[in-house]
Amino acid sequence: MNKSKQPTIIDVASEAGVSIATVSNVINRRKVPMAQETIRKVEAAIVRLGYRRNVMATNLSRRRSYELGLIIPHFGGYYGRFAESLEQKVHRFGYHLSVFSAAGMDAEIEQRHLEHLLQRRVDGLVSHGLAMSMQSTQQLVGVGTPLVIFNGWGWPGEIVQLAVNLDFAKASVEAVQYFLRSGCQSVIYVGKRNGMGANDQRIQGFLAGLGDSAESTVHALLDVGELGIAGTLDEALRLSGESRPIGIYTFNDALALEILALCHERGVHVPEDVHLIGMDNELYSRASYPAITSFDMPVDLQTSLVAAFLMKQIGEPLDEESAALLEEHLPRVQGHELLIDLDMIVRKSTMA
Amino acid sequence: MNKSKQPTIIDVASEAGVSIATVSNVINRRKVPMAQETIRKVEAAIVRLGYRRNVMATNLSRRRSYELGLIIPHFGGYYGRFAESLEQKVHRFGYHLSVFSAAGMDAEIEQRHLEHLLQRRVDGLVSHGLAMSMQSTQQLVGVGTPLVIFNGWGWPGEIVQLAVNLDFAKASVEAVQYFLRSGCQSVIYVGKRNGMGANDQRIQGFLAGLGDSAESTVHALLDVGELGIAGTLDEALRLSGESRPIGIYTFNDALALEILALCHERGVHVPEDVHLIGMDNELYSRASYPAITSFDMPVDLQTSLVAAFLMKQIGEPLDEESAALLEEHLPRVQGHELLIDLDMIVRKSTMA
DNA sequence: CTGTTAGCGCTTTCAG
DNA sequence: CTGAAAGCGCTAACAG
Repeated sequence: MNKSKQPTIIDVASEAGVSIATVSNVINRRKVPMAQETIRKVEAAIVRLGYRRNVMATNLSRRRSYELGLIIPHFGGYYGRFAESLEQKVHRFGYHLSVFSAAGMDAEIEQRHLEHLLQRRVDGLVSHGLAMSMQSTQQLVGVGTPLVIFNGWGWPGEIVQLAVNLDFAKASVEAVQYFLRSGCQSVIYVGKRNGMGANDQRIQGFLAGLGDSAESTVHALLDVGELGIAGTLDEALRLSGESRPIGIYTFNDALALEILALCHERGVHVPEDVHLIGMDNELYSRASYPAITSFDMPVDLQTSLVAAFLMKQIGEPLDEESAALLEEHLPRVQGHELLIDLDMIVRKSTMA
Repeated sequence: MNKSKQPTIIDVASEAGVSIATVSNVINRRKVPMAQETIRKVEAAIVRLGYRRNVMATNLSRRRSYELGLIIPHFGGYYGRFAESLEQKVHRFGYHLSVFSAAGMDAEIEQRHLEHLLQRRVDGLVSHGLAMSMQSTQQLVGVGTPLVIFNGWGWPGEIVQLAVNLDFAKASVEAVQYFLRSGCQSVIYVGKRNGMGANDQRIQGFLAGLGDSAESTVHALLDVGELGIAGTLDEALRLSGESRPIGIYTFNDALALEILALCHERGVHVPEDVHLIGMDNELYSRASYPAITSFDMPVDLQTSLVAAFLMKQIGEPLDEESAALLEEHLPRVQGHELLIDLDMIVRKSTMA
């Protein structure tokens, strides 16, 4: 309530019988030499009063917030794991991470969060490939605050310092070829428009993976947004006719799981009739029945790279590990984008 | 980088040829009457310079941050949904919500976040029933910032203004009695220590639900933390002997799903041999095979209550809806705790 | 309607 | 080793 009751550095100073500068010094453990006795007195006063430093004042004065912002579409699954991991990483550098969710790719909310973070003068920003237009983003960010994107394609270097992307295209090639090798007579990609390019990457890989087999193999790109989940499966079955097995590759595990549930319902057997591959390696791809083949997301590597890069941009000294990591990966950057491989985890859903 | 390059209110003032007070006035759309011309000039200057208000300075001066803090154990599942929902609710009141994850009930990290939020002088705090000791929390919070807890039991009113809890005990009674009514010869609770009391609530309800049947029915309280997931199922089967079906009630859907996967692996049939009930109503309880009976969490109601109550504490005027909600529920508060019912969603896993 | 001014709480030279 | 004083960017009386 009455915030004004919170003790300030001035109260501490007078309580300890020293000047405010001294109090500030002991709080910040500066290199300034101080008498043990002074330190003791000040610290005692701090506890006695229950003093708690006001970060807003500190930041204003320092012109630095030691705070980073993260914007994700939602807290679940991969994004949640990403946030949690990144939070820990930046903590090692003494930074805090404020996480905001854009309520599922809602451009307006995303804008609002971005603007807020900027007004708060965060030292750096991390965001998934944003839903909003690049133009408005550019306007927002301007110069100043470093921004790094994860899983976003085609962002100009003037606005995004780096994009740390998972190689969905490559993974998709692998998925399709796995289907082909296991004798699938027909392969279907079940996608989901999300404006981030992640879907496009998968489609691109899917088609590339098909290669020469494209002509001899029934294949299709379906969109759950249009057809609904049941409609999608129906369409896949219809397109495939008598061809068996059908390889169905989905945007993510959640979709794969729903398809699987529907297969059970319709008496379609997995993997006899349908081979299924998802993406994300969620708990439920491992624990479903049958277990679903999926791709594991190297979240840890991704956040390590994001954190290290951002710290470097901000001018924070890097520890050996981070420096080595950057040294290893940065040379591979192409057009401000870095690609990280995914590992396919083969499970029952693709074992004939 | 060079934060000092960001334009300030002073730059805007001189650019527009007015005083800084005037600029401040137009920015804050105060009730102060102003000439249209002045407003226009200032706004033009703002865009021209790309001015963005410094929230830290604003807050410092206002002695108010219009910011709320939320601490959750992690971003996944229920907690993630809670965060997202609360974020939207408080937004309607003009507040921002900064979300921090305590890396799975880690008391130390939780403390750090709490302290940080307090240093940032947030106007209010919401947290799940905290893992840390009540004592240290008390010390942390002291007076001043209102704190509301969700799913936390036994917190003293001096430190927590309100606890908005889901009635896990009641739900557990329902689960057990459902088992009993469907002819389960043996009922097992599979719990998970989490220090929040949520497990205790379930245990309490489980035992209460058993009632007189306790003597005639094989029953047990197992803990995955001790036995591991496989060990837990083995133990449940061992304890039950030939009794069929066995009712297994788990702490949450994730656990239920893992048990289910294990049952498939061992040729234990659900629901013929084992009836399964989870908690959370996650996607994968609905889409698993067979689908798992679960309890839906009324996240929306919970966050509405949290938001409304907090706003009231802060002294923000309530809209009709919020006021009505509070009026309806507050009378039911007992010892600073409010209980919200859960809905059981019956699915195949409990249909013989 | 607009401008002056005194803070908000803390950091940081720079003297002493 | 300690203290005085000048900001950091903005708000909020209070005059004019």
